[in-house]
Amino acid sequence: MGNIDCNREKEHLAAAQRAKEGILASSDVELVCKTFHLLSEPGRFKIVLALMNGEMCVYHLTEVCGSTVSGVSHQLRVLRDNGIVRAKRMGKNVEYSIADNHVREIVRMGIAHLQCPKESEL
Amino acid sequence: MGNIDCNREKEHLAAAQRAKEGILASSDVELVCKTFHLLSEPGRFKIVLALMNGEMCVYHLTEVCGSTVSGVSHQLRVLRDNGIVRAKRMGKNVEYSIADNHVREIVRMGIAHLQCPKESEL
DNA sequence: TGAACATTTGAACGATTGTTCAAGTATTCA
DNA sequence: TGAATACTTGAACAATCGTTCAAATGTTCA
Repeated sequence: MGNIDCNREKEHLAAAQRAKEGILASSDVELVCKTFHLLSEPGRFKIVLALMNGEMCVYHLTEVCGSTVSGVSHQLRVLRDNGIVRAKRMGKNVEYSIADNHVREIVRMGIAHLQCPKESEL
Repeated sequence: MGNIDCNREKEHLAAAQRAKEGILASSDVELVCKTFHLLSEPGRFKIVLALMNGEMCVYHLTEVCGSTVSGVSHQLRVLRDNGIVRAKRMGKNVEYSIADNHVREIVRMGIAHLQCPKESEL
């Protein structure tokens, strides 16, 4: 139980209790983290960002991201395997697009919280 | 210019143009990605999640996260250094809390988009 | 002051990850 | 069919990252 030596021990225990009860299942934590992780790499984020404007093929994504075709393709595979992005072959090209609105909103969110750095301090 | 052999070359180029114009500055991408990265590690995410319910000391965070004191402390340092979390000493304990509402909203966001897995497909 | 508690820190280790290069597959068109 | 284009894949390397252990710091109280 770890004898917490603090004059607010009751509050401590209550906080710990609340925290443990309200916590997400580990599998859910894993899921949220995976999404954040996929968007946390600048190369991948730029790809997703570019696709916010509409579908695009690999070659143009390399221009936007300043990366190699191979590099972008590897990253696209990770994004595809994890349901962030969707592929559709059009002749010789493969057109990529954002898979669903969850992704769109999370990206918008991340950007939105960039604009006003200090205004929402608690 | 990479001779894209596609009967929709005009559209391709237009898409690439839009993408490049609308893109964030690299430094902004870096910032968003850093935040996502900080929240993408299950251990750190659980800490932040626990703190959503109110401030808490290190020892109780270890209980919530199922990690060691040292491990949690290392993670708290990363979170603190990056403005995700705030520390306040109370006697022998150090009480941690979430630094600002940006963090709170991004966490809420991540969780919200977990609940309804398929409903927002485009 | 010294013992007990609470937290931090540094170094070291193994695991994960992004990038690159070379080779492979898929599609179109002459 | 064969050449050119567009993309994918696998292996290998360096860099980053989370975890652990041991030692150090800060705080309270007898």
